[in-house]
Amino acid sequence: MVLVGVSRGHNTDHAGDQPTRDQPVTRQPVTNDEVARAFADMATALELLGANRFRTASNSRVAREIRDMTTNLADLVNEDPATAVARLCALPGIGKGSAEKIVELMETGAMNEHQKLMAEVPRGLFDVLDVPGIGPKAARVMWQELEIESVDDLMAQIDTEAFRALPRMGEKTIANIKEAVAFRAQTASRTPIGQALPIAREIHEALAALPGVERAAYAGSLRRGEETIGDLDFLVSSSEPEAVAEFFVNAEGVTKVLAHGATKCSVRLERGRVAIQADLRLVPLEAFGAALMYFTGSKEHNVRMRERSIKRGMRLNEYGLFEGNEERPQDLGKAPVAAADEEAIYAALELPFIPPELRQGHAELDQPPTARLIELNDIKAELHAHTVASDGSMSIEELAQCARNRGYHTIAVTDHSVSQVIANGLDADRLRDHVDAVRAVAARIEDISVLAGSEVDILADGSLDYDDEILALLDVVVASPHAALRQDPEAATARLLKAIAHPLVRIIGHPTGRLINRREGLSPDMSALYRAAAEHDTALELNANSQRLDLRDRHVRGAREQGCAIALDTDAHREENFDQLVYGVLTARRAGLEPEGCINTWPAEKLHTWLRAGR
DNA sequence: GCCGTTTTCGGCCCGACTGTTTTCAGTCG
Repeated sequence: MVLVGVSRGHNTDHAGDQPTRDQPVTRQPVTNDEVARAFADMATALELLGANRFRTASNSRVAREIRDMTTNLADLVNEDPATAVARLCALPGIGKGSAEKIVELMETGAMNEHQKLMAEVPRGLFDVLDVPGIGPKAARVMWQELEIESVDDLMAQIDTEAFRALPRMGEKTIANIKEAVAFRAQTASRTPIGQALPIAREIHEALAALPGVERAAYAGSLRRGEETIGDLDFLVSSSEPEAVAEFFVNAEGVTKVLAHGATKCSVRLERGRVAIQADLRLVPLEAFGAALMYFTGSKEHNVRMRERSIKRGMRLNEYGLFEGNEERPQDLGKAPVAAADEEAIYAALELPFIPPELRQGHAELDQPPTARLIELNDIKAELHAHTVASDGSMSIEELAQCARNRGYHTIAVTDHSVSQVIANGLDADRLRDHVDAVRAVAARIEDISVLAGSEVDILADGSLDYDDEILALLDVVVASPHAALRQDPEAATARLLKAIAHPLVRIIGHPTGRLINRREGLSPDMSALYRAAAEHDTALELNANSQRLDLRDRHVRGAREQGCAIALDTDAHREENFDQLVYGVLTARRAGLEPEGCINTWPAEKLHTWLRAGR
């Protein structure tokens, strides 16, 4: 791999990647993620260099737009290099300058501007900027005045006279930086939604139960259903706001109060292994909708909404939507056009209600959703679940009971295959017995369908872990990658394409094998997978387990654009795992998934017919 | 750097809080 100057997040240590003297240099196509990272790097470097903030913001936007694209930039450029710049310019947020840089990166494997900026700004300074409370101005002055180029440098100098002499650097600021660095060391990454949501629900309930509270909600990335959460945002309307604030800053697990104002409080919270910041906003009831919209974000969605308001001669802020363009209209005694609920604000701006999960700041205002998004109650089947036969904790009957409790019409028993030794995977003989056991249970149970299946390993070369004659015994085959998850993108693509094309495979389970914050997983050419899956009518799974969420949101969107069916399963190993479905549904909604696009919403007959097809 | 149904130049979203300041800059979301 010779992508000079742009960091590859994947497989950089993989044997055979380094070209030798005798080998011609062959370059793998540059991925969207790599392009997005390059632009994000440039934005950060520009910030630290004190560049025009609009130029900085522009690079950030390009990074975001590319990260969330559902098609490959490499395909777009290669299709016709001569017109690539013009076609890139048609994408939102990408102008001539960025388009040319993208083409340069695609064609040469490097981007001059990126390399120049990276040479100018020390990489360690990015980490300094990452410390909460240190912004571009502070990081820049530390760098310029004291040659601080990393967090280590910062901590080495923080107690010196010279550091204290920096502008706006007082006792409290220094103490806050020290604490922020220590806190950061302990919580390096964003919190997975599976850990954040239960905590948020608990706090939300407690806030809602306080005397005088009229309305309470959580907002932010959690309400938007992002896979990881930066901090928890709460919104409360109360006749006794001081008491609510007092409760919040003294809540269980609060380790530091970062702000305690009349309308905003901010704390650091530690619960179990989770350490996260939580913000509380106290808002008037009559402006609850405007505030909820504002604090739900995303930031980019809000910017678009405010721009749209300005175009219509209005002004939007967290107090409401107002006629005219005066600053702080809420202080002038003006009555808002809309404020109490989100629906009214969208309506006043001639938009349908946009569900929080879709507020990503992409095209949702230009092309508002028309179809209803999938909901928890739409799910009528679980097609990926384990029993004690492999590594689950439930018997076949208990699994069926879980499905019945949730009102499902179908449950598939899909234990691990033989290669999953650590998960007590079944060899062919055990699988035959297990299928008999499942059929025996199915015969006793009349109200729901219990299917005999398997989660069969897709081996590194794309072959399956059982022979076809064994697979043919099953009602449903979920094929999943579990091992060799560091193989290069070409091998991963070929491996998954082979499984997708297998006539007995109906579902590809957790296609990339990634684990959030822990394992990157495979990086196949997703567009190729979508096309093949659509062609062979093989469903791609959105694994709802909050550690997986694989496919991720943008993958589900890309798959649907190609007409691919989506399976939404919890991969349950124990009863409570069925509750993970909410994370899958949130992710699916972020992808704009309509119920019809998900096989688990189909009526029993339609689903069973589909499962039998091709065998 | 991007963008255009007031525009190809001159704009570019809005407010709260803290800490360092004597009226506000920086940071955050």
